[in-house]
Amino acid sequence: MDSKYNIAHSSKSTVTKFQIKSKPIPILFSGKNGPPSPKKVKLNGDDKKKITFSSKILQPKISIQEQRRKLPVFQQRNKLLDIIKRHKTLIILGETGSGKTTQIPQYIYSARLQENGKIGITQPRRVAAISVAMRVAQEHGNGMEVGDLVGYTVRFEDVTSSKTKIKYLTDGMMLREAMFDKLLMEYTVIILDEAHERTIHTDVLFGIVKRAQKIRIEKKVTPLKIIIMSATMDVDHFSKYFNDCQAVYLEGRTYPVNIFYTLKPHDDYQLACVNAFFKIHKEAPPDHDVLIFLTGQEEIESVAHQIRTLAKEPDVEGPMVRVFSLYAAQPSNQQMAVFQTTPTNTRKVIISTNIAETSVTIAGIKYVIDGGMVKARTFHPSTGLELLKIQRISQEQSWQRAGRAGRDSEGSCYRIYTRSQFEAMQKSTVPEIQRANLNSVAIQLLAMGVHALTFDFMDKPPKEAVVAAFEQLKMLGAVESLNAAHLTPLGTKMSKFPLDPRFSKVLLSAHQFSCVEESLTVIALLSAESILISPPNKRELAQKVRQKFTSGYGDHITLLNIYREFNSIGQNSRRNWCHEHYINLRNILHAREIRNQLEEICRSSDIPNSSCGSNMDQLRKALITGLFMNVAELHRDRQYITLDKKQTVFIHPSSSLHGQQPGLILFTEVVQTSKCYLRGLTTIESEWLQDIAPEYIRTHNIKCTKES
DNA sequence: GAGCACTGC
Repeated sequence: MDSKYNIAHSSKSTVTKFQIKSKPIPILFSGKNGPPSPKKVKLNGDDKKKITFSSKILQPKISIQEQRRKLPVFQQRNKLLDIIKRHKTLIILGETGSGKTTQIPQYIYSARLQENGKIGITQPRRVAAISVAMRVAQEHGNGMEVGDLVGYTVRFEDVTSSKTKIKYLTDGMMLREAMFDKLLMEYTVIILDEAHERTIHTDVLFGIVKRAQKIRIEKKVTPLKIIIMSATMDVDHFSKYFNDCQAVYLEGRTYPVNIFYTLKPHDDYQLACVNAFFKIHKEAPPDHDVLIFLTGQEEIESVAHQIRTLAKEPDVEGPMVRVFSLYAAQPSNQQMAVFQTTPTNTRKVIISTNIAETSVTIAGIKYVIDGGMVKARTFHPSTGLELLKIQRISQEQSWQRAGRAGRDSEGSCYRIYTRSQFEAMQKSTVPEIQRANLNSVAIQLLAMGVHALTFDFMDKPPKEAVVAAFEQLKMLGAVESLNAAHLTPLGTKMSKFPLDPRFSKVLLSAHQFSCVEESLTVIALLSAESILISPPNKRELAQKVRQKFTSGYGDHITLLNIYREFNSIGQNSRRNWCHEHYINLRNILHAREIRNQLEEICRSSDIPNSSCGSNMDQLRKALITGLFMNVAELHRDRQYITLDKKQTVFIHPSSSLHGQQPGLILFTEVVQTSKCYLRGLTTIESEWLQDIAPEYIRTHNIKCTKES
């Protein structure tokens, strides 16, 4: 589909970084060619809620009810129901493949433990919520449709009805429901599944459901039963938080995975992965597939290129090889390619980011090569700067990766680090709540009447991050003071939007500048993934084709121009138009859905619709109302200084303003790579800034020196 | 004059 975006042809620029040896060099691992015996870890076989595309495994020809009875959890059914009945809060540790996600809600329903309410089961991912709900509806039989007894709710899609008793939903969706009813009275049983993943939403929900349960008891209304489902071994931490509640353990269906460590550390983990692959390639039967974990697109394409090249060398032993890369930014048809069956006598090797750790499950993997690194976003509350850094994975993650080799049968995992390097890794990944920007969490909690500094978190976020969030809310007028216990009327309106509060503020002030239409479009485009496709080898061509949309005012107006044009195109020519202009159709359609949702919220907040037509000054002013703290001033030749934190920054080369030097620019993003770069820019006038944010200009002692 | 792991409302 997006055939222009074919990264495979672009690898020539990245290969030079990494010399190709004519022949793979040997790499030594413990176990087969080293002294210590491999550690065996029991991991499991089957997990219904992940989308598994099976190309090699034949589906067993047994009835759906027989399949249910064969799940490990089935043996424990009555015991489990008894425990659930007796405890208001319970932790269920279930290995993957135990059947907990699909079966336990059904058991609870058949025993009528939910009484007059619903059973709500949260999932961190949309696809999981949808596919489990479909599976459970099917298991329930009698031609049961999703949306009857069993349903799901995710953003843009609510497949439930008044009959729905078992409701799967994303954790973010339940959090949103909690903002409208903090006691979550719709539910009598809430199951927080995959709790070990510790998403920011699940972490907030821990506190929300704990509080709802307590208040419901005090108010003597229908009680709430809480079940935490997790794969973690760290029960004590969870149990202690939930008032020392009971925990039960469910076995999964497991296959052993042999673990090998390297005998010496390998700084060049990419090279070591290539060598480890060829060691396996030489020894293993051709139908044994290999999964390699690396950190990002460029690294993956580089290693893919090397493996393809080396495999063709006449003196390299082993069968034919087909190499696939896998990362989220890929067009979906390329992503689907990893599920293809390979011809006989051809080995499949998939090189992936951590998307293959949890979100995408590929059947038939016998070998995992774990590079031991991950690219992770880190946030600095003091500067507000987010950057992507390559760092070591945690032990938890390394077990998760190893487990991908043992889903269908016994497998092996080659770790590109030594045993002592493994032991030096962090035991678990730092929860997202301790790494993230808390602007949205702070306003959401306040909408439920709780201050983030006093909220009962399982693991508290850093105080500076909370304070930074409140400083921002105060500047935006969402709270009166830093320790406010409630939102201002403006803040309450802001909290209704599923957006960073700065963007909500723009929408709420847009009508003063008669540009609600345009603001909705720009904010929706900023909330979605980028609609611009820039294939590394055709970057200049793409920029040239899109030249006609470029606005001298910058990137936001340029995006608006593209969207306006897209909207005027007939449905049938859309795909072609996107292809010709290097626009990502999937992402622009997603932006349109977001826009519809935001428009609906504006409507319910009594914001009248308005358009500024071609007067872009109106829109530029509206952007300032929410983003006045993101302004930078030209300092000297190409170098800018941010007004807020006085950081030295530059215009990112991908920006439409790159090469120009406007005096004052508003930005939506700072990224640090080789330098600090600003992305998502609009030029503004300094009088506007003084008119729109006088308080900020005064309290931050800002002098706009540059004439505009 | 450069590069962006992954989710979610």
